Amino acid sequence: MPSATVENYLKAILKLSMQCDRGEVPMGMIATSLGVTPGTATSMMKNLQKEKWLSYKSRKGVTLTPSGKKIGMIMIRRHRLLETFLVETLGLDWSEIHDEAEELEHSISEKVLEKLDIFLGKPQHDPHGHPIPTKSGVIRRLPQKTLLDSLVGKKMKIESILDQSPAFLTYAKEKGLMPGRMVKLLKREEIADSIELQVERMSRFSLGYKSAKKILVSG
Amino acid sequence: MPSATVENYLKAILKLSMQCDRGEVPMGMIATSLGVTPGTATSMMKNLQKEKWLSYKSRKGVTLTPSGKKIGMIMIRRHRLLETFLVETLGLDWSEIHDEAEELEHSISEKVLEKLDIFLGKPQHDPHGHPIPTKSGVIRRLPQKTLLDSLVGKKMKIESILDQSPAFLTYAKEKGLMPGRMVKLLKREEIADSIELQVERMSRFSLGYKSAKKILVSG
DNA sequence: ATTTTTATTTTGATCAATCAAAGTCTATTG
DNA sequence: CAATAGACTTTGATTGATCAAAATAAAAAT
Repeated sequence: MPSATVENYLKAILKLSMQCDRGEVPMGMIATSLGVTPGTATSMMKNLQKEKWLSYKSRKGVTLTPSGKKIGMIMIRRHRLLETFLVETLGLDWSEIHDEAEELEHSISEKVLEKLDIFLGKPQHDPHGHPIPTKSGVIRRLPQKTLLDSLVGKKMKIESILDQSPAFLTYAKEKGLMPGRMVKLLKREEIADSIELQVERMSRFSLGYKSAKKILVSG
Repeated sequence: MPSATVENYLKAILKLSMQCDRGEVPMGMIATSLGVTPGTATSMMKNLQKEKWLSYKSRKGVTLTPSGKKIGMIMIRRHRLLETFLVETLGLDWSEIHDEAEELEHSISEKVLEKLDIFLGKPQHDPHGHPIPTKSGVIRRLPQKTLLDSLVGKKMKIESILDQSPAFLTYAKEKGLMPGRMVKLLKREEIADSIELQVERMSRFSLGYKSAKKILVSG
C-alpha cells in the first residue's frame, strides 16, 4: 500500500544507504537524489517515520527499518527484472530501459513479477550488470574494484556499469564497455586524470577518472 | 501528459459511448463506471473540457473530441495488448489479467508497447475476444449478436466475453465458453429466463438471460 | 399543473505531494 | 569564541483528486 512516491523514496534511501554507508542517510542526499526541495524531503521523512518505514533524527538523517528496507529491495528487484525483460525479450537498447523500468516498477504486481522472473530464467543481474535481489530480498554484493583501481597491464572482466544515463550508456556500449567483456588498462596518466584502455580486440581509447570510477571490474 | 486518472476517465467515456450510443454520455454512467460520486464526475468533466478532450453540456452529458477519443483508444490498445501478453507470454489465467493490465496500462510507453505488439505478433484481439485497436486508433467492430439472440439448434462460434469479472470468467472457462469455441443453443426457457447449451463435446449446462447477453457469437 | 423523484451541480472540506521563502541549527573558520 | 556559511526545518500556499451533503433542475407521476 505505499504510493509510487513512497516506493521511490524508500528505494532511493536504500540505494544511498548501500553506497555511502555510515548508519544514517543525510537529508540532503535524499532531496538531491529525488529531485525535490529539502523541505519536501523533511516532511516526507516524517510521514515515512509515522508509517514505520524508517527512523528519522532531526538534522542527523534517516535509517530504514526492516519493513522499509524490504520495500526498497522489492523495488530494486522489480526495476532490474523489468530492465532485463526490456532488453532480452523486447530488444530495447540498454540506454533506454532505465526510465521505462522506473515507471513500470510501480504497477507490476508480485504475481506478474514472479511469472516474469521465471520467463526470463531467474537472471542474476540486469543488463548493466547490477545484481537482482531474490524474492526474499537477498542481494549479491557488487565488487568494489573500479577500472580506476586496476593495475596497468592487467586484464580485467567488466562486471557492472554504475551510471544509468542514456548518454553514458550509449558511449560505453560504443566502446565495448559492457558486463562480461575483458578490458586491459594500458596506461594511467595521473596528471591528466585519465586512463587509456582497450576492450578485447577493439580500438584503444581513454577515459577520465570520474568515468573510470563508474565501471566495476573483477579478476 | 494526461494523468493516469484522466486516462481512466477518457477510456471509460469512450467505452460507454461505444456501447450505448446516443451522442452524449450521461454523467451518471460516468460516475458509476469509475466508482466516484456524481459531484466528482461533474468537476472532472469541467477539467477535461478545459483541456479540450471533450465537450460537456450541463445536465446533458459529454462527447469526446477527436483528441479525447484518441487517448481513450490508446488506453484500450494498451490494455488489450497487455492482457494478451499476460496470458500468452507469462501464462496468467484469463480471469486475473484485467486488473493487472488496468495498472500497467498507465506506465507503459509508446515505444515499449510497439515492441510488445511486434513480440506478440500483432494480435487482432485479446484473450477475451475483444478487438485490439491499431496504433492509429482503428478498431474492428464487435459482432452484435449474443448467445441470447441465436436460434435454437444452430451452432455458433463464440467471439467474445463481455464480462471482465474474475468470477464470471472462471465460470465461463470451466464451461468452455471461450472465444473460438463452437456452441449450440439447445433450448430456450422463456419463462425461466434461461437457456440451455453445449460447447463442443462438453456437457450441457444452462445460463440465465443476463449472462447469455454477455457472450457474443457469430455464424 | 402540481408534486415527487431522480439526476446533476455546487459548495466546502480533506489528503498527498509539492514548492518558495523564511527561520533555525551546527560546524567551520577566522 | 564569535561570525558566518551550509544544511536542515518550518510555515504557508498550491494542485489534483476526491467526498459528503446541500441546492437545483428536469423528468415522471399523480
